[in-house]
Amino acid sequence: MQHSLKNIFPNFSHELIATIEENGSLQDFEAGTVLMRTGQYIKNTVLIIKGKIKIYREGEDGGEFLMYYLQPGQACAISMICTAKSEKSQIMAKVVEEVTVMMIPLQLMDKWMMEHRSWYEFVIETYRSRFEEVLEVVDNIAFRSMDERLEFYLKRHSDACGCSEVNLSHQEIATELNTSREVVSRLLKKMEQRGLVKLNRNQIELLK
Amino acid sequence: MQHSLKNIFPNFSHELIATIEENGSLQDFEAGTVLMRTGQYIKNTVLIIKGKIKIYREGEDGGEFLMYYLQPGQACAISMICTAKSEKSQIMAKVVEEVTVMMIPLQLMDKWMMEHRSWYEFVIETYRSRFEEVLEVVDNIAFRSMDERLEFYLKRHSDACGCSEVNLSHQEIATELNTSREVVSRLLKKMEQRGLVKLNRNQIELLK
DNA sequence: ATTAGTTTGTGTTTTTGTCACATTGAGCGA
DNA sequence: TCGCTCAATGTGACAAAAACACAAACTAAT
Repeated sequence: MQHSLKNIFPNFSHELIATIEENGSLQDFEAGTVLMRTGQYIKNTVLIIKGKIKIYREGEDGGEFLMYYLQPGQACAISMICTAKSEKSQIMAKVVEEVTVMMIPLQLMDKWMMEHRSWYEFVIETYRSRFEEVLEVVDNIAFRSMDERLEFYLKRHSDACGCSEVNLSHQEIATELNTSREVVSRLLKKMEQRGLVKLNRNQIELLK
Repeated sequence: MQHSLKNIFPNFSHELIATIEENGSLQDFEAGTVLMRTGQYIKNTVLIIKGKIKIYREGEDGGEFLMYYLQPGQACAISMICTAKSEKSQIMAKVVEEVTVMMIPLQLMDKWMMEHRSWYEFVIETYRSRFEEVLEVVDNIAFRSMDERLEFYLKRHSDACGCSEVNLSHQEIATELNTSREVVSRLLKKMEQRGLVKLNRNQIELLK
């Protein structure tokens, strides 16, 4: 196996890993693919093996509000939460960097909870960490102003991609923060004046 | 037992209910009590037997942003999520209407997951429904303007208390929406002009 | 080089929030 | 009951933030 599951999910037991390899199916998706749409029925739990995914909440007016990133070793909490019932997805998932994911049929996800302690712990920890992340999102929009949120957004982006260049247009950033492009442009300009960033076309360099 | 657990939690098995009655401890709290503070360590899972609780996210500047209500038959997801690790609470819980709660030591919560199918299903369903509720909160603050949020707030209040009078000051409402009192006053006045509410002192009557 | 399309900039208007202060009404003691 | 105090609400002026409309700059393709 190309990507060792044991390395990516170090807490999984050997039996669990064997079971996953036996029952799950590896799939690749290229950047830009929408893995899951709002309202779609979920039939698989998704484990991230390689690459990056962004999770969005969609507004009625077509807004795409960025909630958080999913990275290797993590799983989509929504796809776990909508268990046996096969509920509709409440979110939209988009690939930002070519991913390899492990698809696990939902009924197995439920079965393993009883059979594999390490799976149980992983699921609970996934719930916990995603819930916390969403609470942080609430904090940001409830208590912080746009300039703080923009800084946080850029920081998170560079943390996720591991680089200091953001290759997005102001419009794309505005959409993910659910504000207007002009606001983003102006705030970025202010940040440039404060020496926090350097603005190029289609690219923002983070200086700190 | 005064409040039959079987009535309040109809999906619990008889063995589970017996175990809860044996190991849990019933406690009463009067309106206004803060059951859990942000940053506090959690040692119990809380099941609501009677009354109502509001769950808040606290801002650094002392803001108290209302997330959702907990009612009989529900449980605090945060208190479940912070399992064995005994994590710190990310939220603040305040009693709005005299409550009776069942306190369950965290280690039991974890143990029962394996032993009682109906407990497992309840926990998963609690995660799911609370997660969904938080996502709706994100929707509200990310996509909606203050007037829509205020209407939603009032509707939710009347749903929760089962009446059409809101006995709160404008200031209290403003705090829970993290805005200023003047804004709430003005928006309420507009709603009154539109015939949606009738404003009295310390009371708002919902007309629709 | 011309043109179409995207990205960024800028002035104006609208909305939202802040501040300072006025008004109202309830409760309470003299 | 009168008058006092205090919390609740109203209001206008102002500041900040965001939305809107349009202009300018740049890119890429023909």
